[in-house]
Amino acid sequence: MSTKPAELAKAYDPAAVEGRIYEFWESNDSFRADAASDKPPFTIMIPPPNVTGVLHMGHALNNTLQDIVIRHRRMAGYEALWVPGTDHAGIATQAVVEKQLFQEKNIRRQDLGREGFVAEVWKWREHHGDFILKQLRRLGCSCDWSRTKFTLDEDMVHAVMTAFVRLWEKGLVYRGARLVNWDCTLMTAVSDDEIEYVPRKGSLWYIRYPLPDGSGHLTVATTRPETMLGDTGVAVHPDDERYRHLVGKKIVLPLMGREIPLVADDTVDPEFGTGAVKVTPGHDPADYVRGAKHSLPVVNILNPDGTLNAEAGSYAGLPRAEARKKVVADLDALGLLEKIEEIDHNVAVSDRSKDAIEPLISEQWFVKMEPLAKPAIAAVKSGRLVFAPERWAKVYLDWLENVRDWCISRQLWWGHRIPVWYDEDQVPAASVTPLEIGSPHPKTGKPIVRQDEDVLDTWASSWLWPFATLGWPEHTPDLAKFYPTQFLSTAREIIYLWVARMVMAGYELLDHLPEDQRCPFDVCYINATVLDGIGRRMSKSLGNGIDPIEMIDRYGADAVRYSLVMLTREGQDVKLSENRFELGQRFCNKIWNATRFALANLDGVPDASPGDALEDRWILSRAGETVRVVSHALENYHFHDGAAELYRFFWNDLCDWYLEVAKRRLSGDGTAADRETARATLLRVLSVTLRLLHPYLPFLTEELWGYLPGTEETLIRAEWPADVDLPRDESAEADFDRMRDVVTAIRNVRASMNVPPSTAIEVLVDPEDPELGRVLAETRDLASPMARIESMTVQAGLTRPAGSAAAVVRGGTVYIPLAGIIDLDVERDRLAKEHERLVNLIGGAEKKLANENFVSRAKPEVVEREREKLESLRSDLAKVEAARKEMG
RNA sequence: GGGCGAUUAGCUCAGUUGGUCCAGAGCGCUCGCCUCACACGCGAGAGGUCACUGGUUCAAGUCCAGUAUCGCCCACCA
Repeated sequence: MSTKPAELAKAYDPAAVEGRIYEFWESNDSFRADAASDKPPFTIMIPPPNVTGVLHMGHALNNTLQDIVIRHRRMAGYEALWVPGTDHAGIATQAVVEKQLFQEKNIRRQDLGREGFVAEVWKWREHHGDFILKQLRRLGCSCDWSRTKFTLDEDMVHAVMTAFVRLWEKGLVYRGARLVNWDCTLMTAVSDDEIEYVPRKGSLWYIRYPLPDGSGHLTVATTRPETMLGDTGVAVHPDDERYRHLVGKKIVLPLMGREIPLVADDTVDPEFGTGAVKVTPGHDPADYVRGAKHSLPVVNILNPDGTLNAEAGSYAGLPRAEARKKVVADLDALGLLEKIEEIDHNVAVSDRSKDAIEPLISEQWFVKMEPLAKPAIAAVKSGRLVFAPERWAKVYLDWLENVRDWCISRQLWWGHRIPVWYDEDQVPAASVTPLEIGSPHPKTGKPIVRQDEDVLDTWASSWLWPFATLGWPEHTPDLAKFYPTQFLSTAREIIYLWVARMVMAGYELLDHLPEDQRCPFDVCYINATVLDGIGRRMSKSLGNGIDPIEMIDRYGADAVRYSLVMLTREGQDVKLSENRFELGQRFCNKIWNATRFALANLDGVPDASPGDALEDRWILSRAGETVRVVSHALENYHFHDGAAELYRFFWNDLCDWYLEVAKRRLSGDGTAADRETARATLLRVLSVTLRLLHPYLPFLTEELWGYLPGTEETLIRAEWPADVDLPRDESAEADFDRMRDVVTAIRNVRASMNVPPSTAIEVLVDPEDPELGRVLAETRDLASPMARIESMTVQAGLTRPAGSAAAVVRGGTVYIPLAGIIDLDVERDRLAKEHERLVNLIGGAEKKLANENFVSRAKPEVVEREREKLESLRSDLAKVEAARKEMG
C-alpha cells in the first residue's frame, strides 16, 4: 500500500493525499485496460480538448462525469477503457502560434514558409501542448494514459487519409467553386457551423440606380454598400406594382457604369427597404441563389485578405472598410445617395477571429452529407443511439434532416493536408500514401507536379475519433475489443460539429462490422452548461470564469467533483459561485472524520459477523437500499441522484444515528461480543459505503480504504457492492423509526424548554400501541444517550406526572417531568400549536372522506390509507387534548 | 420567424408513472450546545397561495391549453 501518515489528521487535507494517491494508481497501472481480457468491455472516448486548451469548469464537469462512469464500470466487472487525447484544433492552434511568433520574434508564418511554420507549431506543442491533460490528472481522471492520442499522430494521419480516399472513391468528396464563409483575418474558409451572428447597430443605405435613358432611377437599400461594385442585377417581387413596368429592363450600376438587368423574384420582400434589392451573387448567399436562378454572372470583388480586387475598378486595393466609406462618399457626391437609416441587424462573424465573415466564391472541398446522414438519422430513430436528456435527439435530427454539404478544406498550414495530387494537366488523384513529385499519376501516367495546398477541417479528423484512436483502419485487437463505445459525454454546442459526424463516420467507415455494431456509442449524454453566479456564461472576455485548478487547490479535487455533481441536475444549467464548493468540502471532511472515528475502533479485523442488534440490522438494511439506489442511478447516468442518496445515507443515517448509537458498544460499555459485532457491522457498512462513494470521491475514499483492516486490493479495482448481500429488513427499519420518533420528540421538548444538554432528564412513556412499548423496552439503551435520558419508565395507562411536558408520538405519549424547569406558558403554546395542526389535518381528511366521489372513484387502497390516516390523527388529537386538559 | 428549456423557502436547486415523501435539501437566518470523529461540527426551529389564467379529474408543483418574464439553439431581411 502507499506510504501514508500513521495517524489521520483531524481535518481532511486533500493536498496531503491527492498527489500521492494518483501516483499510487499510476504506478499500479490501475487505469490500464487490457484488450485480451475476458470481461465485457466498457469504453469511453474523451472529447479531445484543444491541444492549446486550459481546463475550465465545463471540462471539469464533463470529465468528472466520465470518470464517475468509468470508475463505476471498472468496479462493476467491466474491462473499462477511457481513452484520453487532444485535438490539433487547426485554426485555434495556428492562431496561437502565429501570435506568439509575431509577439516574440516579430515574424510571420509567411516568413518561415509552410514547412518552417509547421515545425514551429510542433515545437510549441512539445513545450506547451497537452497541459490540459496534466490538469485532468489533478481532477482524478482515470484515463488510460498509455493510449493517449493526438489527432495529428502518425496513425491518426493514416486514418484520416484513408477516410478521405474512401469517400473520394465513393464520390462523396468533391471539389468545386462555391460561395463559402470567408474569414479575411485568418484567410481561410470556415464552415457554416463555425460562424455566429451578433446583433450590431448598422446603417441601411438607400442608393439610386439610374435608368439608362435618363428618365429616372430606382432606389435599392443595402447594409453593405461596397458590395454594389459586384452587383450583376436588381430584383423586385413579381407582384410589386411599383416596379412591374421595369422588369426585364436594364439599369445602370453607378460607379461601375455597367448595365445590369432588373429581374422579378418572389423571394424579395416588398415591405423591406424600397422593395428593390441589389443582387450580388459573388458576396451574398441569398443573392447567389437568386443569381443562379436568373443566370446572372458572378463577380468576385474581394481578395483573400479582404482588400478589393481588380473587379472593383478604381477601388482595387482598398480594404473593405475603406472601400465602403469611399463608395458612399462617391455616391453622395453624385447625388445618388438618397438617405441613410440606422438599423439593428445581425452580422455574421467568425467564431475564431471574430472578424466579419465575407461570403465569397472560392474553390473548396466538400463532403456530400445526405447519404451519410441517413444511417445517422436511423440510428436515433431506431433507438440504437439514445440521447440523455432525450430532447437533444430532436436537435440532432433537425440538423441531419436539413444537412448541407460540408466544406472541409481550410486554407491553413496546421492540419491534415488534403491527400490529393495533380498532374501537369491538373488532373487530381487521391492517395493514402503520399505521391512523389515527378512520379506518374496513377490514372493518366503523367508526372505529378504538386499536392493540394489546403488542409482539412479539424472535425474531419475528430469525426474518426471513436475508432481511429483504437487503430482503425487496421483491424487491431483494441478495435475489436473496445469498439463500439458505450458512453459519450459532451457539450450541446458540438452536437452538430462532432457528435452527428462521428455517427456518420462510424456507419460509413466501419463497414466490416454488422450494422448495429457501427454506431460509435450507445448513449450520448449532453451535460449542463456551467454559468456564473448570476447566470451568465463563463467567458474570458467577461472575466467571470472560475478556475477549476484554483478550486482544487482550495477545496480539493473530490470536493470540486462532488459539488459539481450535486449542483448539476441532468442537463440543467447550473449557476456556480466559488463558495458552493464548500458543499463538497464539508462532505469530504465528514467522511474523513466519521471514518477516523470508526478506525479508532477498528484496530484489527473484528472477531464476529455483523450483528443481530436492532441498530445493526437497521443500518445494514439502509446500506442495502443505498447500494440499490446508487447502482441504479449510475447505471442510468443519474449522477446527481446517486450523489444525493449517498450524502443522505452517510450523513443522516450513518453519522447522525448509527455511529452515535453504536458509540456505547464500541467503547466497550457492554460485553466483548457486543463490541465485536458492532465493529463487524461498522466495518461492513464502511466497506460498502466507501466503494459506493469511490466514483465520486476517488482520492479520499482510496486513502481511507487503505486504512480499513482486511483490505488487500486497491479500492479503484475493488468489487462494486452487491445489494443481495444486504436485503431489506423492514421490521428493523420500522422499529428503529419508532425509537427515532421518541428521541426526536424528547429533543424537541428539551429545546423548546431550554433544557441544557448537561441536564439529564426523566422520561415516562405511555405506549398506547404495544409495539411502541416493546420497541422502547428493547432500545432503551440506544435512546437514552441520544436524548440525555436518565431514566425511562414505559407503562401503559400511566398517569401523567404533574408539571410535565407531553409529546405525542406515533403509538403513544411521552411525558417529561420538568418540575422547576418547565415553563407552563411555553408548554401551553406548544400544545396549542400541535392541537391546531392536528385539527387542520383532520378537517382535510374528513372532508375528503365525506366526498362520495372520492370514496367511490379513488383506488380502494388510497381510500383505506386516508381512513387510517384520519384515525391516527384523531388518536393523536385525543392525546393532545388530554394533555391540555390536565394542564388546566 | 422556428424550436427547446426555466419559473417551488431570502439564495441555489430536488420533487420519478397525478393521491403519507401537497410541500423537501444545501446555504443563509434564529435559539441552544467546544456532548470523549468532525465548530468544515451537534441538537432544535422559523420561512413557500409551488409565475399567472383557464381546463381535465373524486384528486394537480405533478396532465392539457393559453399568458408573462428570463435563457439557449437554429434560420436570417437586402
